[in-house]
Amino acid sequence: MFELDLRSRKPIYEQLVDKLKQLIINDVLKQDEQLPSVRTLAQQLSINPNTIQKAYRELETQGYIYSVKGKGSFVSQMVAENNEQQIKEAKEQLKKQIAEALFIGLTVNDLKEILEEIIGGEPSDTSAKRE
Amino acid sequence: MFELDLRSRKPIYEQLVDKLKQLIINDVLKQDEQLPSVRTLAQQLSINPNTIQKAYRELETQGYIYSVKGKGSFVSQMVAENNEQQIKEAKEQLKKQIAEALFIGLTVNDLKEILEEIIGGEPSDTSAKRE
DNA sequence: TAACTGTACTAAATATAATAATACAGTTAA
DNA sequence: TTAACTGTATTATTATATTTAGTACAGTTA
Repeated sequence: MFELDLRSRKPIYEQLVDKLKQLIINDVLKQDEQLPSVRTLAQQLSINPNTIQKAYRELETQGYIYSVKGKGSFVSQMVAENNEQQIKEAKEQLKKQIAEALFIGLTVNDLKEILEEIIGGEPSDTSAKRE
Repeated sequence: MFELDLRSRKPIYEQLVDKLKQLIINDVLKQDEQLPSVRTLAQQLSINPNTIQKAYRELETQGYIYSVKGKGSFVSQMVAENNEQQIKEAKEQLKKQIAEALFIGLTVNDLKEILEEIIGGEPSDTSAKRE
């Protein structure tokens, strides 16, 4: 499914969270699609099931997946209405990140290109609203 | 100077690195300005000097400050030419971050506003080049 | 010289991450 | 109903990372 860097200073469960997020965001894992069970994935990645569980719990907390005892864990649909706080934080973090990027040498053009690149692949929701 | 969250899961030295970076990026700490000594800052923040040292060493590695034995630690000027790898990584991370932001509910308009807001405050370097 | 600076090092304490083993409850299909 | 799956919880143990503590040394400055 993907690979982990066991020697990274970044904890395994965090790597898992990040990678699974990416798969969900990029629609590789579709809405309501079932994730591998904690035991299966643990075996595939040669790590402990508890570590998978920790990652799944975090993803559930952040609203990316939902789990049903006895059935499995599934990709949930993101509901923007629930996430005012998350959105606020994401904005703040993005500002910092962009400022840092400019500082280390990215040009405004670089930024515009990145934005174009991403928006090009997105359904144009310029008119989208959050109340 | 700033505050730390000693109860955060994020290590203190990482918090220090992030906060000092922000101060440098936002020009609160000017070029060649002297940072507080490791002992002074440690006392101010009620933490161990070694922790400050670790943060300073990291900032030096990343090119944000330079240290001179016997004199002190100072804000360095960022030289984009040295940072091709950093720039590449920053771009990648920015892409992921933006994709995630859109996923959790930010609109393209939100992004454009953020960009405008930051570019507004920046010296317009749209024409800047890296060879 | 005295009082600063950064830097290095070892040791100990603390916190976090990861593993291991087990157990229990809900689901599903044979 | 049973067997084999699911998620979830718990406890204990090990490993790793972080932080503190104490000390030392070399360069700078007034």
